[in-house]
Amino acid sequence: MEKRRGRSSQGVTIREVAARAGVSPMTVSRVINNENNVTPATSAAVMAAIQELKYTPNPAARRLAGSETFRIGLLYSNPSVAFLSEFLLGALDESSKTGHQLVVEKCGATAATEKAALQKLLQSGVDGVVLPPPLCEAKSILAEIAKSGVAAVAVAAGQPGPDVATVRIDNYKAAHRMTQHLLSLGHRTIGFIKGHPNQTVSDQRLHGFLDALGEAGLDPKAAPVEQGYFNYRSGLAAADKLLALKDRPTAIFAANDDMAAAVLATAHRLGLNVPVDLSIAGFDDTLIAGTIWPALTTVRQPIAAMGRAAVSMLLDEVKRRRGGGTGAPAQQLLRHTLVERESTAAPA
Amino acid sequence: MEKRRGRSSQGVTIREVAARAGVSPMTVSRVINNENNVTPATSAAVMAAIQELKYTPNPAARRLAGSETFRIGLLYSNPSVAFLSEFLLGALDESSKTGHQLVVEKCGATAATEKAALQKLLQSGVDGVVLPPPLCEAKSILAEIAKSGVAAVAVAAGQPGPDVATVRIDNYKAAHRMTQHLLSLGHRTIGFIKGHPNQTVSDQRLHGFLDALGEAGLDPKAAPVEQGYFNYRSGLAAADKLLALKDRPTAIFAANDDMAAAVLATAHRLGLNVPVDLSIAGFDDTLIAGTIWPALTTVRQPIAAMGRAAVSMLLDEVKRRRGGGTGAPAQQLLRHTLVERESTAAPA
DNA sequence: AGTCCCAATGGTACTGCTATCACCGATGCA
DNA sequence: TGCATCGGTGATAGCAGTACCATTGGGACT
Repeated sequence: MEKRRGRSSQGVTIREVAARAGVSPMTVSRVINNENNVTPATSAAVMAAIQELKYTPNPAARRLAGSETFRIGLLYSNPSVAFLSEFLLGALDESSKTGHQLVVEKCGATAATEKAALQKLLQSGVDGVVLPPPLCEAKSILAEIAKSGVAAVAVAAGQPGPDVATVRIDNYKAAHRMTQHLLSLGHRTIGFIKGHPNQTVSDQRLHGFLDALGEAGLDPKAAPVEQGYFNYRSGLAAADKLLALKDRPTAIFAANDDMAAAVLATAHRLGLNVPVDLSIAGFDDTLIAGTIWPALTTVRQPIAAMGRAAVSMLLDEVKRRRGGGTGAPAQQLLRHTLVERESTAAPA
Repeated sequence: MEKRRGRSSQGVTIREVAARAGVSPMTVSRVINNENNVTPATSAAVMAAIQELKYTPNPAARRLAGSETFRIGLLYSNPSVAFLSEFLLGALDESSKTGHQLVVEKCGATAATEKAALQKLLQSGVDGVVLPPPLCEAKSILAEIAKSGVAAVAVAAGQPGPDVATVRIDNYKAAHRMTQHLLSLGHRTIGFIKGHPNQTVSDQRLHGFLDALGEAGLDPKAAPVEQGYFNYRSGLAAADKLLALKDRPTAIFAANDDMAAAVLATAHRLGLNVPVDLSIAGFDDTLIAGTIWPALTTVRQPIAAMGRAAVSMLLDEVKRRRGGGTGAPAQQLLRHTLVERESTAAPA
């Protein structure tokens, strides 16, 4: 039975973590605050101890002891809820672990409400803002942030602005890889559904697809490509067109999962057997990909890790600016994975 | 020039007030906290000093020194990610607001890993545990918790155990209401897909449905009801059966959204126009409900509010137990809403 | 008058974390 | 080879309150 000292009994303290990791509390503090003079090995040991003990710093003690507690904002509109939720999980985890406050704010889809929500965040005194898609591409938001001078991290943006840090995967490579996968199964006529034209990732995914075709000796210009808008309904329309072609594709690669799910629905409506008559691939590995049947082959972004990374980078960036740092904010590329499920197979 | 020691310190401290009033800091503390054993004269002197120095107690220091901070665990397995994230948002918000620590732990789906994860939480010294679905129905988990003696809150459970507090919506009423909605549109043959038999909400939703039929003068026994298991695939099978009936239903009410989405897919495959030829209703308002097309009419639970409520109730419960309180833990019913989208309409 | 008790107050230790400085071994440089 | 420097780490001393116990003095009681 564990014995707790005199007063209020409660959670794990920095001292316990220190003891477990075999270092001094000071070193643990350094690790938590991402300070730079700590050996990677020591840092790893401390991290492990933190994990095992589920340590979370006590914010009251931190503030009392004099360290600043940053307040970081997370502004989201209506991206895929699945993306958001996982992202949030990572972001919350990181911010609670480092003991900073995360303020989450939702905004509508119009430029005016976006601006209003951002203002609200800024006025509440945030030191930095995390921008998941599609906000990270909104020019007006970025401009407003630049003007206000707070730090920002754009998440999963295709082409980052110069003033903001970014976390993302290599969309081009991921699309390239998925296309290679379809080609290697034996598909030669592969349809593609593009993403929303105002998001830069759309282009990157398209080019990854086209280039992979070209490298395989096929004519990219001959590939059936339809415009989509990242939502289910646009996927239905695009699928209708692609599947009505005289030279019907044996595989369709949609630039996100929602559209891929729509392709699946359309295929079923037309009496096509997936994956025998038609292979379908998506992108993002959102919740829907695993829910529907057959489950979608897709590309997974390490979303939770991106959330963690976004928060951590933002904190660095805030400190960098406080310290009068010069140069450009950091960029970070995370690894994606190809998730093979039941919606793809060799053509009949 | 006043000399401040070492660090940044700012603002008036309790010691300065004490010196000015000619008493000890402890006495000032007593005055601030309205404790009873202080002479009116002393109290007045202290008050005056506080006024003059414009003293405000430092909340961080108060929290650190004073109130015990509880540690509460949140154990989740693999519910809908969307549910979880929104729930988490509420829970975190509440716990950070009240200054308590929230430890989140994920566990696998098998009874063994559930138990292991719970043990880990308990050993890390949590004072209470929040159990979102489906864990709140796991007998082994509940038994383990009862044995350990920590407080618990079951979230969105159908039929709570006697020892745990609960936050939920009235599933019976919600299903009843949705059925009334379908009836009011003019449907007379309404199919129902039941939820997983080991979750108590399944029964409640079924009975809400059946009773609403009865009250409308229809024969509940004649209603086409199929077994489902809360997943997409079971929805496909159930929909196949329901739509193959000679007296085909003009509406189908599925006990959750995933199954409703499967009904939609099946309807499309059979060439039925939704909602003209068939109305479809779901339950939960998960991500998929708004993604697919036509979007599902469904029932929304106030998930974030449930997260907040769960944490707050758990804290109350912990305090109640500490205080040797008797009687049963609290129960709380939150309000649900019927979300009307495009998947329901009057029959053709 | 002596004892007891309790209200009023003070002293000390402690909350969990970090600023600051001291320390130590390893390198850089003359 | 000797000395300055520097990166990594630890010891100590607070931060601003409160819990807990000790102390005191004046009434109530015997």
